[in-house]
Amino acid sequence: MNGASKPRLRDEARNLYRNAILDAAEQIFAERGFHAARIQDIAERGGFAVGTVYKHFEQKEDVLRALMVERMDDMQVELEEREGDPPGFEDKLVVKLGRLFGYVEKHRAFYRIAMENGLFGVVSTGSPLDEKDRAKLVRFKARMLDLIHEGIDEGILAAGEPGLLSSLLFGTVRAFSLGAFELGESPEEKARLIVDLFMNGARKRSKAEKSELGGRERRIRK
Amino acid sequence: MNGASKPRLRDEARNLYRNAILDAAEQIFAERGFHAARIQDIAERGGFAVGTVYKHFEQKEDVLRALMVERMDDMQVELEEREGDPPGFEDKLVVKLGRLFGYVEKHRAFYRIAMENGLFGVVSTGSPLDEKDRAKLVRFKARMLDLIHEGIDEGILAAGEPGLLSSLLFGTVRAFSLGAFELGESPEEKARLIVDLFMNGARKRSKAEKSELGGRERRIRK
Amino acid sequence: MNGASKPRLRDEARNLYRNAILDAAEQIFAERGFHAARIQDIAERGGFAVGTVYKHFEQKEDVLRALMVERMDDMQVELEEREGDPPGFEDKLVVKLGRLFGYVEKHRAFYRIAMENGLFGVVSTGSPLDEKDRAKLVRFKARMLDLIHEGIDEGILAAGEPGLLSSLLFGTVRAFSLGAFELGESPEEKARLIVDLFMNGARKRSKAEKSELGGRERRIRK
Amino acid sequence: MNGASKPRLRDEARNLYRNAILDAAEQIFAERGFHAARIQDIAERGGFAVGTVYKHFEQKEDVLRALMVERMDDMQVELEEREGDPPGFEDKLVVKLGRLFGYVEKHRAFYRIAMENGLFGVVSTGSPLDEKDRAKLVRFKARMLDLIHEGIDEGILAAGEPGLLSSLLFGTVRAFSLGAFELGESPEEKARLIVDLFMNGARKRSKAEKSELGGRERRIRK
DNA sequence: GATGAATGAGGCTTCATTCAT
DNA sequence: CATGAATGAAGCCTCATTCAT
Repeated sequence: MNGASKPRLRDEARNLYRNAILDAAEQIFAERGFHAARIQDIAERGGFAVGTVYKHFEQKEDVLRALMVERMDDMQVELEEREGDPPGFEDKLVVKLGRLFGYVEKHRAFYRIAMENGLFGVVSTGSPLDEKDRAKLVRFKARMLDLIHEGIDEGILAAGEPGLLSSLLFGTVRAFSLGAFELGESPEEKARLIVDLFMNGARKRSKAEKSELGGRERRIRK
Repeated sequence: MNGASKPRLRDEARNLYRNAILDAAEQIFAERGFHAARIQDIAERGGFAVGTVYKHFEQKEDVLRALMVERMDDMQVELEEREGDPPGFEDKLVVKLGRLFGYVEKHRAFYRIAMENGLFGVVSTGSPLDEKDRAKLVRFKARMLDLIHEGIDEGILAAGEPGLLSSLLFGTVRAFSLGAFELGESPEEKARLIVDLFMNGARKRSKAEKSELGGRERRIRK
Repeated sequence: MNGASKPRLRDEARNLYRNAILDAAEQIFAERGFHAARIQDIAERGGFAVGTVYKHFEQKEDVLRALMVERMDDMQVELEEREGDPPGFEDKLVVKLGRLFGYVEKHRAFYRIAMENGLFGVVSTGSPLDEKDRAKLVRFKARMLDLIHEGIDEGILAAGEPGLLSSLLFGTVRAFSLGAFELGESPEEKARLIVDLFMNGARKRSKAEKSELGGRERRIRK
Repeated sequence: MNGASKPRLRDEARNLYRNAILDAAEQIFAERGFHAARIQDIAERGGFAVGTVYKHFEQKEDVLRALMVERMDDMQVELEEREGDPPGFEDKLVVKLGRLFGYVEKHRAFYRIAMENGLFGVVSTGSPLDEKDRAKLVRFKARMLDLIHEGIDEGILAAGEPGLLSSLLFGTVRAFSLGAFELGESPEEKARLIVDLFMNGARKRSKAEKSELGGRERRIRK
């Protein structure tokens, strides 16, 4: 007595709602924070009924979970090698981080919430995410460590402390990803500044040194 | 407690409770997050009654407010010049950051919550803290900018982008202050590693360069 | 199912679903009680869709209503005179009650729910059945009163209190119909024990009396 | 920092509310049934706040549980031997059942609900009572079996089937306790009729037999 | 000033019912 | 007619806040 009908169409319709829910939730979570966000707010924003949310997610927490997992997946894609990326470690890093900043900028508000719930590895215990969710999220951290190792393998980065370097880059990305430190620049410029700083440090250089830095990058010395 | 006692004594008693409340609140906020923390949890943890909290603070939010202001004040003190601090910008920075990490470590759990509420300038809109509160908190950021300017004035740091440098240092401190990136080292060692990286960057150096770096620190040039 | 088929066939198809719904509803109502039973549970159990229920019944309550009316009708049939029933009031009563117990046993779980909703005349005010429904159900009670009158007319039962006797028999049937008092015997044996007790009471008898009781039944005396 | 003050007074106040809750709940449960009864209805009826219910009971179900346990305890007391009770098994039984009917009559409405949830051992699976609760309730059944054994020991009741007799008495009490079978008589008269029927059965007796029954009771034989 | 039970607005979640496919 | 996702009213329960002791 079970009839299977037009699964393709049905599934599409389901995803339509699922996505609408995630979109609305992203906005509301970003505006009010997870706890202060009411399911009803999300429903109103998205133009669907409260019950619909519960047809797609068991509980409020699951909406956040799904949202973070999806955004993380999208975000990691920005770090992947892409056709047209420049060669050389440093230039490549600039391009990748630029993409990352660009993506984050589109979802900036949400990332604030995400961060509070472990997106970048720092989690308050009150977070609705369980260990398994967090594990997924930490993959991003691993991906960044990969980047560092590429730099080391190419002989560009110091080999001693990959973990430290990864953390530093990570923390910098984090700091600049969010509204805390507005540089006003485009994602690409922002990326260049950060990579430069990351590579060469904040120490003042003599004119001689500077003049030796060709093109886009400064070199510590000949 | 029902006899007539000197005002001094009374005040001490008041502070006894006030501090007990803040201590318990710090724990509970850190464990569950602000929204999920119930006044009753705090009361139970601290061994006092729910009503007592409301004798000292008008509302739940005020407890968080007070907590953050007090901790921030204490934290800034760690960045102040102190007798016995070494001369030279770089060594001094190491010492100051070491103190800072040490302090944060003692209140690590709480700082997770604090961060979610603007301690370091990044705030989710859902935060219970209003603009005025945040303004107070941002003073810490200003203090760090002062540090950068000291470095510039001493001719140690590049003068071009004080804001950028401050942000970078700030973001790094932030990243390493919290559990995200465990280096395992003591606060002092942690501080040294970070300062080194901050000053010199992650770029690999030739043996010649390295040999030129004396003692604990690498110098870019003689 | 989308071709043009004879009305007869259609009706059969309709009844197929209608019966499937009632069967599934009986199980779920019995397992969870009327209020706690969800339409979706019933649909899942029966392997049909939620909407299908609403094509056959206007509301949830109507499912219960239909179920009770149908079961009641079936049940009353068991009390009807049937070919092959023994003569004599007492033996006939045993046979009829035996059939009744047998029927109830097959639907035991459901009768728990039915009872809560007035099957045997006792109704909680919260019942979803209205007076009209209950009136129908009470017919069963009337049928039992008929049985008593048969006994009185045959001069076997005391004439004084037909209502009392009916109620007593009724209550006993009720008590033994449900799981409360497991006798372990077959429906027939159960019926015999109860009829015996109903007819003769619980009082201890002397040996002389007992010896006077012929065959299966005790007689009070000549 | 914990102060223990006037526990006696506090406890009394607590019980005041606890009892008010149970009283109001009894009414509302009886009027609407457990599932249809809303906590808010109970609160309004009793003149207290919704939250107060939850200060005394963890969940709605616990209110029903507590109610049933308390009523059961009270009810069993009515079956206990009491000063002034007549000697002889039969007379004593009449008195005890009379008391029982009287008590039940005062709480008649509630007992309907209670019955639906296992008060007399018959439970729908949807009942909010767990096994442990039900176990408590079954004690009443055991108490009634005691009564039967007393009768057997005194040589008044037939020894063969104590369980059957107990069940029969039990079922009869149950049937007559509730609104199903209105006899209109006072509890005492009701009790006498039932005991008579229980002892002697429904069989018609000859005039000779009847005349032999002295006083209030019929005797089977001289 | 400390206490903790009472308060009740508010949120999450359920589930009977509808309706487009 | 069957289907099952969408709907949204309604109820249980939480928890910040009050207040009598």
